[in-house]
This record gives sequence, structure tokens and C-alpha cells, in this order.
Amino acid sequence: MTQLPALSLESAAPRKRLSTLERERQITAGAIRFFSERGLDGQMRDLAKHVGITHALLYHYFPTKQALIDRVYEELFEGLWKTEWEQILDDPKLDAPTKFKRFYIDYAKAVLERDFVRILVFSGLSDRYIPDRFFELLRTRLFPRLIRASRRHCGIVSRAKPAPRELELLLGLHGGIFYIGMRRWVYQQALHGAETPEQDAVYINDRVDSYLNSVQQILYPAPPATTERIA
Amino acid sequence: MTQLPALSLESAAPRKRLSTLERERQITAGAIRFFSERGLDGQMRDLAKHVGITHALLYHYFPTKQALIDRVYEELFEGLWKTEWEQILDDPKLDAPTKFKRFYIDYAKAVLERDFVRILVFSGLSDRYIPDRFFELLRTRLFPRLIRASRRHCGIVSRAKPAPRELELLLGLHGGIFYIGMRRWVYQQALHGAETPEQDAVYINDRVDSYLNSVQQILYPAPPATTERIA
DNA sequence: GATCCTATTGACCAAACGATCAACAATGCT
DNA sequence: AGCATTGTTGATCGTTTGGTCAATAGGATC
Repeated sequence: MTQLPALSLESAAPRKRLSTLERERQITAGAIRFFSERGLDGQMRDLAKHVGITHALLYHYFPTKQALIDRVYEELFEGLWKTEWEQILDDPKLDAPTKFKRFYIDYAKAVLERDFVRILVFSGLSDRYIPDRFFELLRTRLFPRLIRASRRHCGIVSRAKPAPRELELLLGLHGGIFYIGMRRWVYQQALHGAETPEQDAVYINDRVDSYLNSVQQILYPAPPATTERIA
Repeated sequence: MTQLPALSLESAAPRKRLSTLERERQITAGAIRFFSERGLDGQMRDLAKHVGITHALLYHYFPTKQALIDRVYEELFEGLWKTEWEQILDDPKLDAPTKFKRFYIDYAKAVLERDFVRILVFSGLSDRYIPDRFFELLRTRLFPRLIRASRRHCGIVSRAKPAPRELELLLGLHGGIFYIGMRRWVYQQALHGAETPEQDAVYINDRVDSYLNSVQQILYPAPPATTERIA
């Protein structure tokens, strides 16, 4: 039980004293990075090392590991959704291609980020907290607007609940765009060269064109005289 | 240090003695299910409980946890890829829509399975072993065939290496189909009713039509007189 | 039914886990 | 300079982790 004299050869960074707010921000930012890399099973001691502090200090700022994860969740979500997107999609002066492209290019820049994609998927595989919240947003604020824009693009003005086939064709576009993030941040497969937002925009434009060019022919093949005719 | 007398109230299933092969198969099958649910960080004791044996017995059949995971990887891959798919895509008598639809409907039935999707993603987030092997298959055996069929569908017979935009538009289709599996087995969001292979086939057909109906206009807009004109 | 083989188990280990706490040391205030 | 505040740490706890091993018991063979 003889306790060692602590020794402390203190050659590395000396003990730094930050303000509560500053340290808390540092821990939160470090935790986002750390958990997005190692998963929510990542260990508190490793996170502490990554931030450059002792793991005991983590428990000074967050009572439990779960509390820290909850904070990471909040931080990730905060500022993610831009109401500006809804304005674009609601703008009656824009045609469907412009709406879709402006929205998805900016959406991709915000959502297809490393930390968000990875933690979204990590959370999906475990507690599903992030996907539950995120899809709630998509379901209520995004998909209805995209369906409405798609219909108007086809000369249809119905506000009826989307038919499964309508929604699924849209989800094909949506998922095809998200697949860019999956390949980049989860599978980490570089199938071809440079990955810049400008290049992404080209690919997204093509995907949107592919969807809008064919949606009428596929979903509303007969001349759209009336509003109701979806399988 | 007084060790308890073991007690063993043995009311549950009595000790069963299976043949080596049978028990190994049982463990492997149980491990696939277990790791696909809990992730590769799932604990050996929990897996043992799930299989109905002691965790020490796992180490009689597999020297380390990693060896068991490797076995799960092999088992998952075994029989996944059907050479029949390549025959469909190579069949000169079939047109592109038939090729794409026959292939992707059957591909979805095999690949968009719970255990495979989840372990593919789990592995992608950690060691990337499965995505590396799986994308090697896609890159060499699948995408070239789909690009070739797409080009022929547009009246182009080039065998040149796919341009990034060509490949990306195809990946939009491919990812849009895989997104069905992501929503079903990772996010677990049921955006609309019944999820049967028959329903999936409808949605996949629509996605394929959307891609093939517009690929020429998007990638090869000018009258395709010569073979080389891709951004 | 005695014998052998080995599938199976309970007990155990060292290391690592999340969590706790008294003690220490920067910093601001006076 | 001295004091109080509190951000920070080392040591430690109880539990759980992957992994080991001697002992046990099921089942085939004779």
C-alpha cells in the first residue's frame, strides 16, 4: 500500500487551467471527433488522451459517459438544419431543377460531413437516436416539399399524401446522394480522383437531372388531366 | 477467498454434447447474428449466452475473438456473389432495362439482407475489411458491366475506362438502391408500409427506369456519332 | 457397464473499463 | 505577497473484459 511519490517528470505540456466554458467546448469538440472515429464504444481514457487531459477531468464536466454522448448528439444537430433550405424549396419563382440543385448541393456540403455521417451511422447501429431525429426532419420538412416540387414539375398540383412509389423514387435520388457520403466517410473507397465540393456539385446535378427528367414518365405516364392517379 | 461451492441448480437445459462440426456451425451462425446486432465490439460472454453455451467453449473452437470475427467475415462473403449475375449482364440478347432490372432485383434480395448490411457497415466503420473486399468485387466485376450496358443502351460501344461522371451517375442508382437496405437495417425507419421483395422490385424497377431513361441525355447529349465524348 | 475420448464447464487471471475522490496547483482578487 | 476559488490530477474502486486451464461429464466403442 506504499503509494509512490507521484514522480511527475512533467516534460510534456504543463498543467493548463482553462475557463469552464472553454474547456467544456474543447472536450465537446474533441469528443465529436473522437467518437466519430472510434464509435460510441470509444473509451473515456483514450478520449482524454486525445484532448490532452486526464480522464478524471472528463467526469468533472460530464457526470457520465452517456451525458457526454448526449452532448455530442446535441452539438451535432445544432445548426445542422438550415431553414434557408425550406425557403428555397418553397420559393414559387424557382423551377424544380433549380430548387433541387440549389438545395441538394448545399445540403450535401452541410450533411455529408465526416463527423455527422459517421455518428449518424454509428448511432443508427446502436441506439438510433440520431437517425430517429434526423428522419423526423426529413419526413416532415424535406420530403413533402420535394414531392410537391416534383409534382409541380410534372404539371400536378395535388397536395395528397405521397404514394409509396412517389416517395421511393425520391428516396432513390436522396439515397444516391447520401451514398457519396457513405463511400467517402464509412467505406472510405475512392473510386475516382479528387473529391471537392465543386466535383460533388457536378455529380449531384446529374443525379437531380436524372430524377427530374424521368419522374413524369415513370410516375404519371398518362397525360396529367386530373390530379389523382398514382399506384 | 472462500470459494463458493458452485451450487449449480441445473434447472435449465442439461449439458449437451454436439459434434465438433455441428457446434462450430452453431457458433458461427450465432456469431453472425450476434455481431450483426451488437457490433464487432459485442462481448464474448454475451455471444456465448446467445448461443446457449459457456464463453470458455468459444475459445475451444476459436483461439481468439478476432479469429471468430474473421470466420464471420468469410461466412458472410461465401456464396454472396453469384456468377449468374455476370452472365445476365453479359448476355448480348438482353436489352439494358431487362439486364438492370433482373440483376438489381436479385442483387437486392441477396445483398440487402440484415446481417450483411449491418456487418458491412460495422466493418466499414472499424477495420474496413468487408467494404474493401466488397468494393473490389463491385469495381472489377459489376460496375464495368453496368457501364458497358448503359453505353450500349445509348448507342455507344466504347470500352474506354468510365469517366467520373459516368461512374457517378451509375453510383447514384446503385447507392439509391442500397439506401433501401440502409433505411431498413441501419436507420430502421419505416417510411411507408409493407416491405416485401415484391414491393422492393417495384421501387427498384422505377429507379432503374429513371437512370436509363435519362442517362443518354445527361452523359451523351449530342447525337452519338463517334464513341468519345464524355466530360 | 467399464473404458476411453473429448466436448464442455466453473474458476480464475491480468488488463482495461467507467466512475469516484482527496489532494494539488493555476489563476484572480485583495 | 497572501488568500480563496476551482480547474486539474493521481490513486483507487468495483466490475467487466478477452483469454486460460484443470476438472467434469456425455456418448460412442468394446
